Amino acid sequence: MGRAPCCDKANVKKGPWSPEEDAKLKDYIEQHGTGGNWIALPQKVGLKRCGKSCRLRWLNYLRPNIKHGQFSDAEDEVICSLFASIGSRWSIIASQLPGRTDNDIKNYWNTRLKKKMMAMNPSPQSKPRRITLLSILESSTPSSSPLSFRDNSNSYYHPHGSFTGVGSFSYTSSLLSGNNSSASADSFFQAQESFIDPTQKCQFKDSSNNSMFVFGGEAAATSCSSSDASCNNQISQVTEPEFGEASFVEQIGVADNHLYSGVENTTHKLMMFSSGSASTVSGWTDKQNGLWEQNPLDYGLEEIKQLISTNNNCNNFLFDDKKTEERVTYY
DNA sequence: AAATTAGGCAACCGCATAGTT
DNA sequence: CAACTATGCGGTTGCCTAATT
Repeated sequence: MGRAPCCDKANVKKGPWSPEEDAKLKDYIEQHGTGGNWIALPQKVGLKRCGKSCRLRWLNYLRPNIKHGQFSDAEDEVICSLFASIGSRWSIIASQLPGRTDNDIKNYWNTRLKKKMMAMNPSPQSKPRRITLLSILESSTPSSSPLSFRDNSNSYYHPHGSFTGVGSFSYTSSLLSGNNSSASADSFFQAQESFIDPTQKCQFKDSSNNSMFVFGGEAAATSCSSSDASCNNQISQVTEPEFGEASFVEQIGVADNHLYSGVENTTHKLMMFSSGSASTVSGWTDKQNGLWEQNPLDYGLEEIKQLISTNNNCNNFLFDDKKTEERVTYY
């Protein structure tokens, strides 16, 4: 059985929007909103357009605070980092860049940024990557977290807590050794429920599901004050069976030029990784202390190139199609 | 100056998913 | 639970303009 068309194709206008059409649509939505029904909207507005076309025009061009024009270096970096970690999820990438639309970013990537990245690192080599386990922290219950993250005004608790905040933050629990010290992270963070506001340092959002993010700064590998967490110094290779059947959420973070990945599974284990091959990852230098330092002007280009060459099939992470739960396979 | 090519971008198409009945 | 519908998303197309021949 065929699907009913969303509009009468014969009676809808296609092609570029005229200024008059733009004005009509903009005025109407600003006064009345979309009414939650894009299909019915064109008729109300008096436009001979498909509802989907109206929606696209509004979202990509007419709605307030849309940013057009040159992408900044910071935006480039966000796009590249996210593309390397999640692939062509343009809507997710766009959600990290206020004012940018998925279409805009997609076009920018396909026409310019991809080429720029390739030009910066033209040697086509692929290196096997392994994920190195830095630490496993266990919490006894989901509600009592071994970790707290603080900045001057806010505390962030994990897991399943409600935490929001803006700014660079420091944390007083750490992961690898027994030293008590705090660390600071002054960079941007990426996580399923986080978003970046370039005008601020970092911003977090947690909607009390399984999402979490624990991406810290330099001292992540050098201190531990966790009261009820075991801090393992061991570094070992992660293998899939260690995760069992648990569902988990994988997150990638870049902070202070260090690349982190964190995973939470349903057994409430928090795992921190640095990701990379045994010794080198293009664009990153193994600091031999569990951290990977980003090389100047080169952020994971090899990964990006691999992504490009494998038609968006990420070499490092395989996501399934469940959008609510990013199941990740490392290999 | 005209023709051709390439780049950039807006818009469309079709599929997947979520919501509703 | 199935069928239907609306919305969201990513891939692709095609038009416009600038650059090149």
